[in-house]
Amino acid sequence: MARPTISDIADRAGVSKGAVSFALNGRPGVSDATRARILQIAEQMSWRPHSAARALGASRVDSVGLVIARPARTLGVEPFFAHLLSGLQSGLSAHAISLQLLIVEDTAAEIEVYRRWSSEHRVDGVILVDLTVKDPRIEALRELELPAVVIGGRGGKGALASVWADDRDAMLSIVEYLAALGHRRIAHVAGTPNFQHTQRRIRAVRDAAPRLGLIDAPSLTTDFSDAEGAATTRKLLSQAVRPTAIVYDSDVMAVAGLGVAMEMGVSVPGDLSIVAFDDSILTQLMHPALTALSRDTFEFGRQAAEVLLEVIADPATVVNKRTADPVLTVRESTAPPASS
Amino acid sequence: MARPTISDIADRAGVSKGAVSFALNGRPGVSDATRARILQIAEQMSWRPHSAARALGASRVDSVGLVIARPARTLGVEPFFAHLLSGLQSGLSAHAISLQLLIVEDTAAEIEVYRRWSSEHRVDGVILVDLTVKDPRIEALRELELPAVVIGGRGGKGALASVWADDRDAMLSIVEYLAALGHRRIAHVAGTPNFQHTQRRIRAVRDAAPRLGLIDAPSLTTDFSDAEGAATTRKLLSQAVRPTAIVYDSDVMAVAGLGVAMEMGVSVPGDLSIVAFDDSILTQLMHPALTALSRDTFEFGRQAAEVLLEVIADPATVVNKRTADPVLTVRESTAPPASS
DNA sequence: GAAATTCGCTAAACCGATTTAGCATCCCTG
DNA sequence: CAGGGATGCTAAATCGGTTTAGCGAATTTC
Repeated sequence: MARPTISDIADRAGVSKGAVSFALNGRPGVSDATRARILQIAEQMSWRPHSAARALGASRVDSVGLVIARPARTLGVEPFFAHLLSGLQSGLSAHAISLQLLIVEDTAAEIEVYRRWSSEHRVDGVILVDLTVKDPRIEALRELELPAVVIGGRGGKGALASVWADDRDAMLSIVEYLAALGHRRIAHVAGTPNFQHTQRRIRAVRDAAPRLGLIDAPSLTTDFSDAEGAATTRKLLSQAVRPTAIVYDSDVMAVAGLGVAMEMGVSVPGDLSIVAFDDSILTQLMHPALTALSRDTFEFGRQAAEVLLEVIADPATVVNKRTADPVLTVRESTAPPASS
Repeated sequence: MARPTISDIADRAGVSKGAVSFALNGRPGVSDATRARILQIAEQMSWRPHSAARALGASRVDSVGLVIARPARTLGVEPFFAHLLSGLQSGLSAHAISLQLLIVEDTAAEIEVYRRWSSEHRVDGVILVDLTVKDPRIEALRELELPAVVIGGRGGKGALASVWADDRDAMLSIVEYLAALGHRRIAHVAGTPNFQHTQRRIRAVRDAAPRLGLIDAPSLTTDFSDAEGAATTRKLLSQAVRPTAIVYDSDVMAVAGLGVAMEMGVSVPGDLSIVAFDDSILTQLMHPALTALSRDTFEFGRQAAEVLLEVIADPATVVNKRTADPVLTVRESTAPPASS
């Protein structure tokens, strides 16, 4: 028999459908003996629940969603999402929850997807990434009453659960390291200014500057593209007084920056130290290999999955879990500044 | 009223549930006037179908699956999947079909996922990538009677539909270009030998060699990693007589190879020309920028989605659609060989 | 102009699970 | 040994759609 249903099992076991349902879901209502017998029959008929039927009956679909609002072009190079995805899956698969992934162009489209998913009952909850300063998604999700967990930022004033790493501490560890090497002119090529994490990193640099005796510590925002990363680097290195170290908010921009330095005859790390705020195979492929901040993105995803499942189970839960701190992996692109 | 159902619409319109279902799905059984009225009421109550209910009734879930069997670590850098994903979505969203994505470790796990998806009725069909020589997935899917489309290879002897680009022609265009520049010693750093496309590319090089008067044209297989790409390059460049051009089966390996050339003092493109069989932002970030073969992966995905929908609609369909040929984008890493 | 066909719709069955109400039966209690 | 409460199970309702059988009225056919 192809695709047996619980009725088939019930017939075979000589009990009612209800009893089978109780047995298979491990809830009271059947004796241990009967339960064992039903379980065995189900196993031997290789029965599996029909997801739609279960979703309809139990009004939960055992599926969560992730929407990424970025142009596909920029997505591929970043291992961030691949790792996040794997981590999420790892956290979800333990509970047999599946993951819906959608790539859209912008936040408006993203909210539209949430609306649709909610009204069509396609997901039990969602994961939010790339939190912006006044993020409209928070309010939209609250209205939809769709369980959610925010990755890499706080979920508004106590509204949403979140899983985050300390961007501030991470940035401080980079700047402090550079200062310890003797650098006093450190520039920061940042990402899009409307991202919360960009803001936190910029603030961290600004706050640390006086304490570390930095002469100049400008943060220049970009759109995260290699083009703007290169252009900003070119501008920085064209100044009369150059920075002796540059921190990039992404590995792609750091690589682009390295290219500009080479093209301008600025030696790395001799004349310029480079640090990437994000690690990947990219930084290791370079010559010199780039010093970078490594985050455990997989673990990030795993924890986000767990928190989301908690929120789905009890929507009143508000967890704000801080994950392991990122660590600075020192490679060949950082050194003490040339004595000037 | 939150989440109206078709019964609510039926009440409001003064007709039966059946009539509403007919109207909303555009099938005969209601007059145009009634249909228009029902549609308007549905719109104004902002009704959306409950996906589980529809799946249960119509025994189709409006969802297709993609399983990627690769370690997550190697996934991120390749824009291939991000583009493919976007293309797939673009092709699917027109028909309101959603996409399930799963990253697993190996093919065995992948087949297990198909089995589960099939028995739980979670997807209407699947997309296969990275076809190997004697691919066990083909047979498994046939057994499960799960509609499928193969990307980048033929679906066995008439078994599965497919969407593919001509790897052979693409490789020929690269080798012919290099030969035209004057290269006679061309090496090929290939990928995993069990992939069908690796085999096709190797054969293309071997077949073209005599015709183009190549002195030596070895294909060396790797695991697609940057490490093996680098190691293989080191071996090639350590020979008494070096190749004057190397073709890499992926952009990551090409970048790694470029690094080795620099480290060994071999100038590119002066002493060595480099071509990557796959394009991405990576190749453009390099100095020199790499000549690479560009494929329209987005379009690839879009077409695959369309073919899959055809197969789902009529499982007897066997389409073998050939997509646009890849084109060689010449950048700075190729030049005539130094006169020897 | 009677018979056959089409049209527009309703009522009810159905998809495969969950969940609730209720009914024996058995055990404990006083 | 009667009353009360678990225990183990059944029957039926339910979730929100789709699909089929059938019915009366209008239209076509010969």
